[in-house]
Amino acid sequence: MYGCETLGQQGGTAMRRNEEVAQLLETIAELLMLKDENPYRIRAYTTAAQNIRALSEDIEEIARQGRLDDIPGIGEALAAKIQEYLETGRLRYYEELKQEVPEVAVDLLEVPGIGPARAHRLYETLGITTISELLRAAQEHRLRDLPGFGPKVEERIAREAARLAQRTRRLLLGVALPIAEEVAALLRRHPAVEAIEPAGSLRRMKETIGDIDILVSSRQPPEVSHAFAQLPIAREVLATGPTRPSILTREGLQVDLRIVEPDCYGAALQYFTGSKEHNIALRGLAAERGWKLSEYGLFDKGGQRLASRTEEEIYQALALQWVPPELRENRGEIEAAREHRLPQLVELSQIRGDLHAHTDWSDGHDAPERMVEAAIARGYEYLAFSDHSQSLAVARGLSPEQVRKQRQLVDELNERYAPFRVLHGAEVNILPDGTLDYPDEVLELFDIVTASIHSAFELSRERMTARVLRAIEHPAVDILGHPTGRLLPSLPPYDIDLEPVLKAAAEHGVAVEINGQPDRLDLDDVWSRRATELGVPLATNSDAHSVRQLENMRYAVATARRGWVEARHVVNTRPLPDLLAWLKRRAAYR
DNA sequence: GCCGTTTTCGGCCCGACTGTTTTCAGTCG
Repeated sequence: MYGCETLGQQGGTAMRRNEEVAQLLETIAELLMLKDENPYRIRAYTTAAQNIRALSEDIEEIARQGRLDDIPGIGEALAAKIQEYLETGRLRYYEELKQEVPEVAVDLLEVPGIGPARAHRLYETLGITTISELLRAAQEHRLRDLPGFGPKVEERIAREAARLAQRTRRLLLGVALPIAEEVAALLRRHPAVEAIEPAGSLRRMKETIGDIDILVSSRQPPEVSHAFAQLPIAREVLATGPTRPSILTREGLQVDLRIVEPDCYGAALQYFTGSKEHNIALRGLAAERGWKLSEYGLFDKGGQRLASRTEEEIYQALALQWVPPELRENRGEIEAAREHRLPQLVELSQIRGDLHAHTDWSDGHDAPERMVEAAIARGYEYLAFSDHSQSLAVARGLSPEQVRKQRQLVDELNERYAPFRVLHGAEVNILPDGTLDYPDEVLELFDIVTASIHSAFELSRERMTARVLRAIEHPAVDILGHPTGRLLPSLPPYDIDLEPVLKAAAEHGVAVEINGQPDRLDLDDVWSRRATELGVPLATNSDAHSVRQLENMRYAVATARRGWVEARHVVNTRPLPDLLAWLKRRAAYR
């Protein structure tokens, strides 16, 4: 949580301001939940926050022009509150709310089984505001006599609160997806399974995943459920019902299966893919026509089923383009689908090469030859070696002498594997002052240079931003690598103002990386979208440190897709001659 | 708190499940 005081001092760019306001509104929504306020009022705050996040315009600019209530979901009252906050850095309504409701108590809402009503009762009657207080109260049986509680609820709360104290964080997409795909592949062979697909945030390719949800279409649910429980991957069976069985995998991850009739598979897939916000908006659209949308289908006023077998039918019946799952976040995709202007999202099959891979010359595990052969096997036309630069000792960064030797090897490999092209590159450290980790005469040897930060993460926002801007301006730099340095799920981005960085990249024709390492995904989806708006070339890269990790490209592409990125935005969708022309154009500065 | 060629007031997404209930509130996805 945060206070308005700190928020007000941050200032910063358009997008950052928008994010600030969105977070403030979301916090207010949580406090209103604790007060057990009218749910629709609460939703008004969360939708307003969402819509502000989806803006590509600076909210301060909108406010200055008095157009705040043009933003969907923002009316007179919210416009006034936002105005007050932007002008004064404070919001009195929020401060009053904090007097009434202890802000720490929002943690209670995280406990499964506790919603607005019970959370409100807990702190109002027992003064409970933290999970540990809750756990103690449950263990001492002080909850069971409260209205709306009972022995069962108390027992569940004790269990969940204890679990929450030592819970595993959200899973990385790159961990969850392979497991879900393994389960799906095993079950797909079963004769009773007609269709099977991961759903939920996994299908939307969110960077982290709460639960693994897999949807099955079958006419014989009990048999599928049984087969699921028998899977060798299952360490423990948590639930065995005919429609919602659940297991714990060897890795200790929970996988929930949902089995539905083939007749409503499309409706169920749409429903279980979410996001919640997308679905709410979609149902609103159905409601405008007097129709109803549920996991069983789209129904007209008389209860007649209009669509349910496939997702396409459902979107079509609502006069929408089918929306790719990665876009289903209610960030403008429904409007775009209505106007038939959804983006042509970049696809993995359009990727012609990987511009960021390490070999065993620095901290990679595999020899250059093996990396090349694997890239060829993936159908690529080119691969850049981008081993670390000299100062990164922990990763055995290459000395200028080694760089020259590696150049010779690259030339040999290019003869041997022609027409495949190895690009001799490097991932060059951006030093704290913004200079690069090789002298210019070494930088000139490379076909392609990616500049990244691997040290001095603690610089102030101003110095960090200036550091990266200086690197972008260096004529040798072709790509800015993992631009925020975040590591999921816990290491936040270093303090950098990305807006001017992206603008400078657009100006200098420097590509910005979408790094596909599952714990990076950096740029993220939101900033990738912003980059396309600013005309920044993007590079989806694996940052592979082994043959196997070339597979990370799929996560880079998935993140790009979530950011509305099209093939034309991505330099490594270009055929080799076009890519070389782009690199040459950069080299002309040198 | 928002929104409107059915409405400026009365709606606001939907269904299942659970446990607390004696007809339904609360939570979840």
